[in-house]
Amino acid sequence: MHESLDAVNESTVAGLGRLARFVGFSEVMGRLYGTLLLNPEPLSLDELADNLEISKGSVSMNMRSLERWGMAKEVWVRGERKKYYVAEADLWKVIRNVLGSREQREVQVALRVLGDSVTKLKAAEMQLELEEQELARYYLERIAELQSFFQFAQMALETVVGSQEALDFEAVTKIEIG
Amino acid sequence: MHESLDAVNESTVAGLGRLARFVGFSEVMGRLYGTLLLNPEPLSLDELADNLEISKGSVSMNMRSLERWGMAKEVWVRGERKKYYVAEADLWKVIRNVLGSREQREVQVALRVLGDSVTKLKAAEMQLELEEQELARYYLERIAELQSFFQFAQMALETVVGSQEALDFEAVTKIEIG
DNA sequence: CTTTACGTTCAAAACGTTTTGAACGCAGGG
DNA sequence: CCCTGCGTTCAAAACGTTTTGAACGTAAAG
Repeated sequence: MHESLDAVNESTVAGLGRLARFVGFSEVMGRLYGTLLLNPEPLSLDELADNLEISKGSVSMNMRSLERWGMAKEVWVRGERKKYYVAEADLWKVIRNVLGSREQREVQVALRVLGDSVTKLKAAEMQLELEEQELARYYLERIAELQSFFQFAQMALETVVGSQEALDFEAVTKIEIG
Repeated sequence: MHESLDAVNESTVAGLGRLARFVGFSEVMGRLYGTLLLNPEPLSLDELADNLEISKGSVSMNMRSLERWGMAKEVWVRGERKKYYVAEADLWKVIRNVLGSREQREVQVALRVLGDSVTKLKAAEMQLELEEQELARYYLERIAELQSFFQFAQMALETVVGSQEALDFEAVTKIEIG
């Protein structure tokens, strides 16, 4: 194969590995995804392992993660009994999957904990000595800011996650905050 | 101190530690930030170490990171020769700092690499055999989608980072994508 | 029924990161 | 000057995560 194709493949796979790591996935997941993305044909576990020079076990586990995140899916290849995978090429869908489960859960947990804190502080207010009351008010101010932040995050996530799949990146021309 | 204040402090610090980890910082950074945020008075390195029950060395290093990210700053306390720190309480500013340096750099690197790939593929086009040309076209399609994604990310980041500090979370009522 | 080709699992090893604490340097006070 | 109190550094240790490969299960093929 021509050198330029190899070079592009390698840097794309490396870049997606880096990106995966950056957003909290394992690097191997990103590399597997990239390898599949740049392959017009489905790939088997063995082919993936060969390609990336990693063990079969690692491929098996990481592919399962990719499936759970909706980033790859199994396809049947006529006459083969191996498992074959293809990448989910709709990046927007991938992002919605990830934001929708992982990030939204995180934000919701945070909001719940903060809400509990507010409840607790208000309930305790009577029993506090003067100096403690001051501190409690201070806490409530800080917590209110954190809540605002997470509510903002929640809204932003909902906007992205809730957008229909018709929406594609080229159509995105404007983001307004105000 | 009243139990409720302790409880709230602890869960907030733990939550910020978790958040820090989630966004790719060390957990200790998040906990230090949280501890400072919930303290009306500046804290010294020793006080932070005591509070979080970690070594002085760790506090020293992590506080330097927090400073670099604009998440805490040193303040002078009259008559003391210790270093004292306070948290940057303006979360919006913190986010702008982080997105503006870390994430934007990441996106720019990605866009440059993708651009290089396109250049390389187009330059090589003539020298490719028929089957390779087909693959090259396939690569170009996939790369174009990745570029769209990163351009979108770039725009979103610019919108947030470029917003003036006057902007606060409560004022954010609407995000439009279309 | 046996063999073969595959995927999965999991314990051990490799690896990377974080934490610690002792050593050090530096400044200010005595 | 020489302490003393402080912050920083860094090598070693602790810890957590990832990778490997051998063992195992399973199902199709012979």
